[in-house]
Amino acid sequence: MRSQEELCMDLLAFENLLLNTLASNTQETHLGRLHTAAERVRCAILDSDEQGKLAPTTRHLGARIGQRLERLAQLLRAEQREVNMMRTTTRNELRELLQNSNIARETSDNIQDKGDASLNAGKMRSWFLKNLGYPFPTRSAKKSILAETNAEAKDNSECLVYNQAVLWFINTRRRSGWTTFLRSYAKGDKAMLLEIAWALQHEQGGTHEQRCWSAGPRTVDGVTRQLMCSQARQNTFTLRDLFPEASERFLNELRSDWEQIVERIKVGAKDKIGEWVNDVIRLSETLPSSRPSSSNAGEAHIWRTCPEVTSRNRDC
DNA sequence: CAAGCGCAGCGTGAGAGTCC
DNA sequence: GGACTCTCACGCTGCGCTTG
Repeated sequence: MRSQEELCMDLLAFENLLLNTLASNTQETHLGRLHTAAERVRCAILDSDEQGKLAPTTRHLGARIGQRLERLAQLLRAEQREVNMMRTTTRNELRELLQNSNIARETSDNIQDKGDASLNAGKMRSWFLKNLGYPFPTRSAKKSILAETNAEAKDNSECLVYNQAVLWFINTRRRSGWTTFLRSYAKGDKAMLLEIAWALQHEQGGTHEQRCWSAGPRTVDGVTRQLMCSQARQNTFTLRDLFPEASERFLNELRSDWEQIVERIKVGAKDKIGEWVNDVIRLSETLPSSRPSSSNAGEAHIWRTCPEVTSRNRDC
């Protein structure tokens, strides 16, 4: 059990690390270190609180840091909004400038190819999550997704071309961990992975909206039909049916990896900054489970207990 | 001469590696 | 995280050869 002095030092060190990370860069390794530090402080505070040893001074320091970080998060979000507005304005001005220029077409093509990092991937993301067991859209499916995306596009910058959709699906399968999952748990057999997805879907139950993902149809191509015929499985099989010899730990790891894939597809890396800023705010909200004293009434919103988050975090 | 077979060429899509 | 290049696998097509 860490002393109250050590806990206060941990809190300050964490705040310092967060500020240094923001000031330097936000590479994956730094974010990982920040997450680790946040987790360590949170667990130490929770331990201390559960044993009734959390001192008012530590509580007070936590509240102040929470307030500071919340203010910082507000600034960051405002900054992000401003950057987005500037980007839109710049793009529009550039397009206007180039409209009557000889090089207009060539340059705008280039911008389309390289410049816009925020692809309008909502429909593709949605299709991917609805077909997570076999995220290989046919040519016609891709065209259909593109048609839907482009029909709802507010301007040309939100329109997609066919090749972008092809690349997006290739990259998303690889970067979400879907391809790794395919190799690890289905030995590269896509039909097998589809069966795993169906088993997971059956285990979780609920609707697509509740799960945020679906395995997709079981008759997507010849591979799938072949497996269905050979195994003649019913739709109520479980992971245990697919892996009769596997340990519980293996199955739990599989479930956890699958959830990670879903999370990665749901939230792109560009949203990570906002995500972990929210984590930090949530951290300050979940530290002690008891209410603040009346003298700290102004900090009450920082320390309010969120039962769902708190209970989940305590399980760690 | 038609049918069957094997082979090369080509287009397409996916994966891996990489750049920015 | 989008896009590019390279490589590989696969399916389709056309061509030449063999066989009945």
